[in-house]
Amino acid sequence: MRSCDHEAEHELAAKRAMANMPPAEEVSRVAEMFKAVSEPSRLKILFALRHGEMCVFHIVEAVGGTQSAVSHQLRLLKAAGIVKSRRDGQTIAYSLADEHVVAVLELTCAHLKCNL
Amino acid sequence: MRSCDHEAEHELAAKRAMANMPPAEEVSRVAEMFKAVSEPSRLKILFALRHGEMCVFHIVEAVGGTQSAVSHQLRLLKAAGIVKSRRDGQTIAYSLADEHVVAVLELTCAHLKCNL
DNA sequence: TCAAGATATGAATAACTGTTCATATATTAA
DNA sequence: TTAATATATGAACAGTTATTCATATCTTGA
Repeated sequence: MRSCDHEAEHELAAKRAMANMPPAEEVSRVAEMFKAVSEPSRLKILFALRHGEMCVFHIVEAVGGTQSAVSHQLRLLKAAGIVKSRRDGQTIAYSLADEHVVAVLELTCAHLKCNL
Repeated sequence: MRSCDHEAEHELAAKRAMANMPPAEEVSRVAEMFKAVSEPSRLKILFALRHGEMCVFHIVEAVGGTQSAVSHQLRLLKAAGIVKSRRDGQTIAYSLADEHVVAVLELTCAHLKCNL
């Protein structure tokens, strides 16, 4: 393999890319964030939570699946900092962690030309 | 399992969530898009391509790894509609598909408070 | 304290995914 | 056409992950 030496622009871009590549740990964090929202079951939970805070029972009602599966996914979403929870008596209410999540979802849907 | 019946707001949110849940096929498309950018090796390729179009050789140079691995990842990114390619003589030049990709990356970094 | 409901979690299994290795295809120069 | 370079790809293996099942924890009301 050899460089396409007649393409100086590519060479320059590569050099800048190397110089500006975020450290591995930062790349990992961004990847983790995206991974959290890259599974249909978790994504449905986020779509559901856009309509407001909900306890686990209602999330299960909204997205389908078993209580156990939803609970496992909620744990991952919470660990990724995408949702937050608060105890409310006997139930635990989940909600989106902040407005960035909604913005990313909407931008992605715009990219895909979805009607979100 | 029983509903937390004293929380009418949650009940309402659940009903709206069900009524507005995108069809499964649309959820899948969004998930696919996120999955494409949820692996560190693919993410590094995108970070690299922010600095301009590059052929495979230079991408390998910028992100590390083997030519085969990078080529496989480029195929996935292209299938997801995140990068595009054009033949340029003996090499094939890759670039980001559109500005939505950059916007999503920047928004996510803002969420994580990265210095992208 | 006891019972019942709501949520969380550990283990196990099945499905998926990233990398490597070897090889194939495509383009250019001679 | 042949040689050389650039890129793509199929198969296989290893590591990861989503779900299920059973059970544990936590909270409230009696």
